Amino acid sequence: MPRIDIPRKSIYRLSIYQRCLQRLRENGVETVSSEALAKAAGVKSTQLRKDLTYFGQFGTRGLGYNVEALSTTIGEVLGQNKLQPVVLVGVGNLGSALLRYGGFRKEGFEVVAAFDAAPEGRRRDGGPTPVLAMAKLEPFVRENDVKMAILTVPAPAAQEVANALIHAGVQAILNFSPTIIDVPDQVVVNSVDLAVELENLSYFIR
Amino acid sequence: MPRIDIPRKSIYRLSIYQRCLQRLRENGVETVSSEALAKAAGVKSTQLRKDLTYFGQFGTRGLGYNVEALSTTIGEVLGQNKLQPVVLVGVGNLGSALLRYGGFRKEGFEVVAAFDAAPEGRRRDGGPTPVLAMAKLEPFVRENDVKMAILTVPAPAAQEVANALIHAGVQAILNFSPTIIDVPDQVVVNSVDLAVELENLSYFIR
DNA sequence: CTGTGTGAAGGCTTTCACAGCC
DNA sequence: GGCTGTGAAAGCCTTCACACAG
Repeated sequence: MPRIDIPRKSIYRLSIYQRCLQRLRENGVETVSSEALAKAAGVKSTQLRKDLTYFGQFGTRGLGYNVEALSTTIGEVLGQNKLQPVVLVGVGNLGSALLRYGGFRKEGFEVVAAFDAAPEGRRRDGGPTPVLAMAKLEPFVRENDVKMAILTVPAPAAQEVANALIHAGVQAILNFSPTIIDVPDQVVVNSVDLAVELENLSYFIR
Repeated sequence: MPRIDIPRKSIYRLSIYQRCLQRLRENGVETVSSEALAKAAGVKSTQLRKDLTYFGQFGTRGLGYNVEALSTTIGEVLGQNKLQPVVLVGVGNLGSALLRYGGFRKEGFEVVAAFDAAPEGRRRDGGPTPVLAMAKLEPFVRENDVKMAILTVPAPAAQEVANALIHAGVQAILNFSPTIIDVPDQVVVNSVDLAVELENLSYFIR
């Protein structure tokens, strides 16, 4: 499967299709047209079909897509089929909220450990995920072959922590710190910056 | 100032430039070249210059940009110059973390009130922001002329709450609920979907 | 006749190349 | 000489139009 040449935006949309398919499946729907699925996902039907053709042909002409089969295929493409271990670094407000949230597991992710500069002070919320000292970060990632990390540390610490994560073998980082982090080409970073999102919205209110 | 025709991505980048400029300002830097600022923001210098020309000419050839002046201009473009009131709906894990976070104010936003279906049960964390019952949402938004909202309710409630917000006059929504919400054309929605971000990353780890 | 798959066209964004100003 | 501003070119993504399968 060609991991390059497929628009990044298509990959994003696959996740959205996947969520819609899961909902359809829960409702016992067996078949869906590109028109209907696209509407649920908030895109045009031609775009949905184009996105899918990057990975093969899954539909039946005149009928539509089999919900179960398409969902399975997308899951394979996205690598959802085995539980993916994730570490979270930075157990402040946002970090602890994400730990408590726990809704990742349904999507194929498990936060196996969290790390913080003051690990003892953070245990209070009594969640099941262990909160460990930063010194244990690199060995833990290495020993457990963790490939993904969620970064919720303050901006000044972000680059340093990212370096440590990458050094230990992490290949993908979801960055909530309000700063740009520099990474080697083979590492992927998605950034979610709350302030940027709000500012962007504020531009659009006249 | 033409509010249309300017790429949405440029607007996003303006926010990022703004953050870099603020940091420069704190460090007492007075002048910055497009090259240097672009590097800090993680983009190419030509793109930075192109982005800025959508709004006018701010640089001095041979010298660069005045940090203070450029920051002020971008602030005006983004509408940051007066404190923007925001409401938050859904005081669960994520919602209460965002309430406690409070770092918006520096960027020109103030969460003036939060709303939840079970407001009494949510007050525990003792933050300064009042948590009110859902019934008070529409009157509050109307009376305080609130234009922006942060949505952190469970997916099944998202559309209904969005409708109420829009009905009361909200023009921009930052949506953290894992679902697509339908809104009229004149309303802007930015969605942040944690699971989608993680899934997208997981595609890229081979 | 319904609905998918897809080459081609169109539109949008980024990058280039260089003119222009300090 | 250094660095910005910008039309033109390139690249990327979306949309169209329609062939084709059930």
